[in-house]
Amino acid sequence: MAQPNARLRRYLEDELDECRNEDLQERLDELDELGAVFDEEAVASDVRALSALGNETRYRLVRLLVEADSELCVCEITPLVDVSDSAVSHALSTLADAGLVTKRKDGRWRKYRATTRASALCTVLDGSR
Amino acid sequence: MAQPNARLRRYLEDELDECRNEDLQERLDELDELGAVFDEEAVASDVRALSALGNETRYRLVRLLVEADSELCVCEITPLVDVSDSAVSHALSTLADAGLVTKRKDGRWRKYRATTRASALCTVLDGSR
DNA sequence: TCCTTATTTGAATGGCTGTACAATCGAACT
DNA sequence: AGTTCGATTGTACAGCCATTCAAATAAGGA
Repeated sequence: MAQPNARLRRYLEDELDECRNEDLQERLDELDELGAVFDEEAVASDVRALSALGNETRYRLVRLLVEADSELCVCEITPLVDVSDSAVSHALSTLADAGLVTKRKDGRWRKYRATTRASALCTVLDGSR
Repeated sequence: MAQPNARLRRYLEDELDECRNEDLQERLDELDELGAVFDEEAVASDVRALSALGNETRYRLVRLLVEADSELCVCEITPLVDVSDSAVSHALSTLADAGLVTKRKDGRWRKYRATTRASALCTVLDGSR
Protein backbone atom coordinates (compact mmCIF):
# COMPACT_ATOMS: atom_id res chain seq x y z
CA MET A 1 0.00 0.00 0.00
CA ALA A 2 1.76 3.10 -1.26
CA GLN A 3 -1.05 5.22 0.13
CA PRO A 4 0.62 8.13 1.85
CA ASN A 5 -0.61 9.16 5.29
CA ALA A 6 -2.04 5.67 5.81
CA ARG A 7 -0.27 5.29 9.12
CA LEU A 8 -1.30 8.73 10.33
CA ARG A 9 -4.90 7.95 9.34
CA ARG A 10 -4.87 4.76 11.38
CA TYR A 11 -3.39 6.68 14.28
CA LEU A 12 -6.15 9.26 14.15
CA GLU A 13 -8.75 6.52 13.96
CA ASP A 14 -7.30 5.15 17.17
CA GLU A 15 -7.13 8.53 18.84
CA LEU A 16 -10.43 10.02 17.78
CA ASP A 17 -12.58 6.91 17.39
CA GLU A 18 -13.48 8.19 13.98
CA CYS A 19 -11.84 8.46 10.59
CA ARG A 20 -13.29 11.38 8.72
CA ASN A 21 -11.25 12.81 5.91
CA GLU A 22 -11.48 16.27 7.37
CA ASP A 23 -9.91 15.14 10.62
CA LEU A 24 -6.96 13.74 8.71
CA GLN A 25 -6.65 16.89 6.67
CA GLU A 26 -6.81 19.07 9.74
CA ARG A 27 -4.02 17.16 11.42
CA LEU A 28 -1.95 17.20 8.24
CA ASP A 29 -2.30 20.96 8.14
CA GLU A 30 -1.28 21.31 11.76
CA LEU A 31 1.79 19.17 11.17
CA ASP A 32 2.73 21.10 8.05
CA GLU A 33 2.56 24.26 10.08
CA LEU A 34 4.85 22.72 12.66
CA GLY A 35 7.31 21.81 9.96
CA ALA A 36 7.22 25.32 8.57
CA VAL A 37 8.76 26.90 11.65
CA PHE A 38 12.28 26.36 10.39
CA ASP A 39 14.39 29.31 9.43
CA GLU A 40 17.15 27.44 7.63
CA GLU A 41 19.76 30.02 8.43
CA ALA A 42 18.92 29.83 12.10
CA VAL A 43 19.02 26.04 12.02
CA ALA A 44 22.51 26.10 10.55
CA SER A 45 23.73 28.66 13.05
CA ASP A 46 22.23 26.86 16.03
CA VAL A 47 23.53 23.46 15.01
CA ARG A 48 26.98 24.93 14.49
CA ALA A 49 26.97 26.45 17.98
CA LEU A 50 25.60 23.33 19.63
CA SER A 51 27.96 20.92 17.96
CA ALA A 52 30.85 23.22 18.80
CA LEU A 53 29.85 23.13 22.47
CA GLY A 54 29.15 19.42 22.32
CA ASN A 55 32.78 18.46 22.65
CA GLU A 56 34.43 18.24 26.03
CA THR A 57 37.51 20.28 25.19
CA ARG A 58 35.55 23.11 23.63
CA TYR A 59 32.89 22.99 26.32
CA ARG A 60 35.56 23.38 29.01
CA LEU A 61 37.18 26.29 27.18
CA VAL A 62 33.87 28.09 26.94
CA ARG A 63 33.01 27.49 30.57
CA LEU A 64 36.41 28.82 31.63
CA LEU A 65 35.91 31.98 29.60
CA VAL A 66 32.37 32.43 30.84
CA GLU A 67 33.45 31.91 34.43
CA ALA A 68 36.38 34.29 34.02
CA ASP A 69 33.94 36.90 32.72
CA SER A 70 36.83 38.68 30.99
CA GLU A 71 39.37 38.20 28.28
CA LEU A 72 41.88 35.45 28.78
CA CYS A 73 45.18 35.07 26.99
CA VAL A 74 45.76 31.76 25.22
CA CYS A 75 48.75 31.28 27.49
CA GLU A 76 46.44 31.40 30.50
CA ILE A 77 43.88 29.03 29.00
CA THR A 78 46.15 26.30 27.70
CA PRO A 79 47.40 25.04 31.06
CA LEU A 80 43.81 24.54 32.23
CA VAL A 81 42.90 21.91 29.67
CA ASP A 82 44.56 18.63 28.91
CA VAL A 83 45.37 18.88 25.23
CA SER A 84 48.16 20.35 23.10
CA ASP A 85 48.54 24.04 22.29
CA SER A 86 47.57 23.19 18.74
CA ALA A 87 44.36 21.51 19.84
CA VAL A 88 43.46 24.53 21.97
CA SER A 89 44.02 26.83 19.03
CA HIS A 90 41.88 24.66 16.74
CA ALA A 91 39.19 24.51 19.39
CA LEU A 92 39.12 28.26 19.95
CA SER A 93 38.95 28.81 16.22
CA THR A 94 35.96 26.49 15.93
CA LEU A 95 34.28 28.29 18.80
CA ALA A 96 34.89 31.66 17.18
CA ASP A 97 33.34 30.41 13.93
CA ALA A 98 30.34 29.27 15.94
CA GLY A 99 29.92 32.69 17.53
CA LEU A 100 30.69 31.50 21.03
CA VAL A 101 33.94 33.38 21.60
CA THR A 102 35.59 36.46 20.16
CA LYS A 103 39.27 36.87 19.42
CA ARG A 104 41.48 39.89 19.83
CA LYS A 105 45.12 40.41 18.94
CA ASP A 106 47.22 42.22 21.48
CA GLY A 107 50.83 42.40 20.38
CA ARG A 108 52.19 38.91 20.42
CA TRP A 109 49.35 37.66 22.61
CA ARG A 110 45.89 36.51 21.53
CA LYS A 111 42.98 37.00 23.86
CA TYR A 112 39.60 35.32 23.82
CA ARG A 113 36.34 36.23 25.48
CA ALA A 114 33.03 34.39 25.72
CA THR A 115 30.10 35.94 23.86
CA THR A 116 26.74 36.63 25.45
CA ARG A 117 25.38 33.67 23.52
CA ALA A 118 27.90 31.41 25.23
CA SER A 119 27.07 32.71 28.70
CA ALA A 120 23.36 32.46 28.04
CA LEU A 121 23.74 28.83 27.07
CA CYS A 122 25.82 28.09 30.17
CA THR A 123 23.25 29.76 32.35
CA VAL A 124 20.45 27.65 30.93
CA LEU A 125 22.48 24.48 31.25
CA ASP A 126 23.14 25.26 34.92
CA GLY A 127 19.52 26.11 35.55
CA SER A 128 17.98 23.04 33.94
CA ARG A 129 19.99 20.22 35.43
CA MET B 1 63.69 25.67 29.11
CA ALA B 2 61.44 23.21 30.90
CA GLN B 3 60.54 25.91 33.37
CA PRO B 4 56.80 25.66 33.84
CA ASN B 5 54.78 28.86 33.84
CA ALA B 6 57.54 30.61 31.92
CA ARG B 7 55.14 31.84 29.27
CA LEU B 8 52.60 33.01 31.78
CA ARG B 9 55.36 34.87 33.64
CA ARG B 10 56.42 36.67 30.48
CA TYR B 11 52.78 37.51 29.80
CA LEU B 12 52.37 39.03 33.24
CA GLU B 13 55.58 40.99 32.80
CA ASP B 14 54.04 42.46 29.65
CA GLU B 15 50.72 43.17 31.30
CA LEU B 16 51.84 44.48 34.65
CA ASP B 17 55.20 46.04 33.79
CA GLU B 18 56.63 44.07 36.64
CA CYS B 19 57.55 40.50 37.38
CA ARG B 20 57.27 39.82 41.05
CA ASN B 21 56.92 36.21 42.09
CA GLU B 22 53.84 37.04 44.10
CA ASP B 23 52.07 38.41 41.04
CA LEU B 24 52.70 35.17 39.20
CA GLN B 25 51.54 33.14 42.14
CA GLU B 26 48.40 35.21 42.52
CA ARG B 27 47.47 34.72 38.89
CA LEU B 28 48.22 31.01 39.09
CA ASP B 29 45.88 30.77 42.05
CA GLU B 30 43.14 32.64 40.21
CA LEU B 31 43.50 30.34 37.23
CA ASP B 32 43.45 27.25 39.41
CA GLU B 33 40.23 28.47 40.93
CA LEU B 34 38.78 28.91 37.47
CA GLY B 35 39.75 25.37 36.59
CA ALA B 36 38.14 24.09 39.78
CA VAL B 37 34.64 25.08 38.74
CA PHE B 38 34.05 21.81 36.96
CA ASP B 39 31.53 19.37 38.32
CA GLU B 40 32.53 16.38 36.22
CA GLU B 41 29.09 14.87 36.29
CA ALA B 42 27.57 18.12 35.06
CA VAL B 43 30.19 18.38 32.33
CA ALA B 44 29.32 14.92 31.06
CA SER B 45 25.60 15.60 31.16
CA ASP B 46 25.91 18.97 29.43
CA VAL B 47 28.21 17.70 26.71
CA ARG B 48 25.86 14.79 26.08
CA ALA B 49 22.88 17.14 25.71
CA LEU B 50 24.77 19.59 23.52
CA SER B 51 26.25 17.01 21.20
CA ALA B 52 22.83 15.39 20.89
CA LEU B 53 21.35 18.72 19.82
CA GLY B 54 24.33 19.48 17.61
CA ASN B 55 23.08 17.30 14.79
CA GLU B 56 20.62 18.62 12.28
CA THR B 57 18.21 15.70 12.38
CA ARG B 58 18.04 15.62 16.18
CA TYR B 59 17.88 19.41 16.40
CA ARG B 60 14.87 19.44 14.07
CA LEU B 61 13.13 16.72 16.03
CA VAL B 62 13.57 18.64 19.26
CA ARG B 63 12.38 21.89 17.75
CA LEU B 64 9.28 20.19 16.38
CA LEU B 65 8.47 18.73 19.77
CA VAL B 66 9.13 22.02 21.54
CA GLU B 67 7.01 23.90 19.05
CA ALA B 68 4.21 21.34 19.30
CA ASP B 69 4.27 21.80 23.06
CA SER B 70 2.66 18.40 23.47
CA GLU B 71 3.28 14.74 22.87
CA LEU B 72 3.73 13.67 19.29
CA CYS B 73 3.44 10.15 17.95
CA VAL B 74 6.42 8.84 15.99
CA CYS B 75 4.09 8.47 13.04
CA GLU B 76 3.41 12.21 13.15
CA ILE B 77 7.07 13.15 13.49
CA THR B 78 8.61 10.95 10.84
CA PRO B 79 7.03 12.64 7.80
CA LEU B 80 8.42 15.99 8.97
CA VAL B 81 12.07 15.05 8.66
CA ASP B 82 13.98 13.72 5.73
CA VAL B 83 15.44 10.48 7.01
CA SER B 84 14.29 6.89 7.42
CA ASP B 85 12.00 5.67 10.19
CA SER B 86 14.96 3.87 11.65
CA ALA B 87 17.07 7.01 11.73
CA VAL B 88 14.26 8.86 13.50
CA SER B 89 14.04 6.12 16.09
CA HIS B 90 17.79 6.16 16.67
CA ALA B 91 17.70 9.94 16.95
CA LEU B 92 14.84 9.99 19.43
CA SER B 93 16.58 7.38 21.50
CA THR B 94 19.76 9.47 21.64
CA LEU B 95 17.72 12.50 22.63
CA ALA B 96 16.00 10.54 25.39
CA ASP B 97 19.39 9.42 26.74
CA ALA B 98 20.47 13.04 26.72
CA GLY B 99 17.44 14.11 28.73
CA LEU B 100 15.96 16.23 25.97
CA VAL B 101 12.83 14.20 25.28
CA THR B 102 10.72 11.68 27.17
CA LYS B 103 9.12 8.58 25.73
CA ARG B 104 5.75 7.00 26.48
CA LYS B 105 4.19 3.83 25.17
CA ASP B 106 0.55 4.00 24.23
CA GLY B 107 -0.65 0.72 22.81
CA ARG B 108 1.11 0.21 19.54
CA TRP B 109 2.09 3.86 19.32
CA ARG B 110 5.09 5.60 20.89
CA LYS B 111 4.85 9.21 21.87
CA TYR B 112 7.60 11.67 22.57
CA ARG B 113 7.59 15.01 24.32
CA ALA B 114 10.29 17.67 24.75
CA THR B 115 11.63 18.18 28.27
CA THR B 116 11.85 21.57 29.94
CA ARG B 117 15.59 21.43 29.39
CA ALA B 118 15.02 21.16 25.66
CA SER B 119 12.61 24.09 25.57
CA ALA B 120 14.89 26.20 27.73
CA LEU B 121 17.75 25.61 25.32
CA CYS B 122 15.59 26.48 22.33
CA THR B 123 14.42 29.66 24.02
CA VAL B 124 18.00 30.77 24.64
CA LEU B 125 19.03 29.94 21.12
CA ASP B 126 16.18 32.02 19.75
CA GLY B 127 16.93 34.89 22.09
CA SER B 128 20.66 35.09 21.42
CA ARG B 129 20.83 35.06 17.68
C1' DT C 1 -2.57 -18.74 16.85
C1' DC C 2 -1.36 -16.20 12.78
C1' DC C 3 -1.03 -11.82 10.34
C1' DT C 4 -0.25 -7.08 9.99
C1' DT C 5 1.79 -3.00 11.44
C1' DA C 6 4.50 0.44 14.47
C1' DT C 7 8.70 0.93 16.21
C1' DT C 8 13.04 -0.55 17.79
C1' DT C 9 17.47 -2.84 17.53
C1' DG C 10 21.85 -4.55 15.56
C1' DA C 11 25.22 -4.43 12.18
C1' DA C 12 27.70 -2.47 8.46
C1' DT C 13 29.86 1.36 6.46
C1' DG C 14 31.02 5.79 4.44
C1' DG C 15 32.10 10.03 6.14
C1' DC C 16 33.24 13.21 9.65
C1' DT C 17 36.09 14.90 13.58
C1' DG C 18 39.44 15.65 17.23
C1' DT C 19 43.99 15.36 18.11
C1' DA C 20 49.07 15.61 17.68
C1' DC C 21 53.04 16.77 15.01
C1' DA C 22 55.53 19.71 12.10
C1' DA C 23 55.82 23.77 9.65
C1' DT C 24 54.63 28.53 9.32
C1' DC C 25 53.34 33.17 10.52
C1' DG C 26 53.95 37.41 12.85
C1' DA C 27 55.34 40.46 16.60
C1' DA C 28 59.05 42.21 19.52
C1' DC C 29 63.58 42.89 20.37
C1' DT C 30 68.64 42.91 19.22
C1' DA D 1 68.44 40.90 8.94
C1' DG D 2 68.33 37.41 12.58
C1' DT D 3 66.39 35.40 16.73
C1' DT D 4 62.99 34.12 19.86
C1' DC D 5 58.61 33.02 21.15
C1' DG D 6 53.31 32.92 21.04
C1' DA D 7 49.99 31.21 18.33
C1' DT D 8 47.98 29.39 14.16
C1' DT D 9 47.59 26.35 10.22
C1' DG D 10 48.01 22.15 7.29
C1' DT D 11 48.18 17.38 7.39
C1' DA D 12 47.50 12.70 8.64
C1' DC D 13 45.10 9.35 10.82
C1' DA D 14 42.57 6.74 14.50
C1' DG D 15 38.24 6.69 16.46
C1' DC D 16 33.63 8.07 16.42
C1' DC D 17 28.99 8.86 14.29
C1' DA D 18 24.85 9.12 11.42
C1' DT D 19 22.50 6.69 8.43
C1' DT D 20 20.48 2.69 6.11
C1' DC D 21 19.07 -2.00 5.61
C1' DA D 22 17.52 -6.14 7.56
C1' DA D 23 15.88 -8.50 11.34
C1' DA D 24 13.51 -8.49 15.73
C1' DT D 25 10.00 -7.13 18.96
C1' DA D 26 5.47 -6.15 20.47
C1' DA D 27 0.64 -4.87 20.17
C1' DG D 28 -3.98 -5.62 17.94
C1' DG D 29 -7.14 -7.80 15.47
C1' DA D 30 -8.89 -11.87 12.68
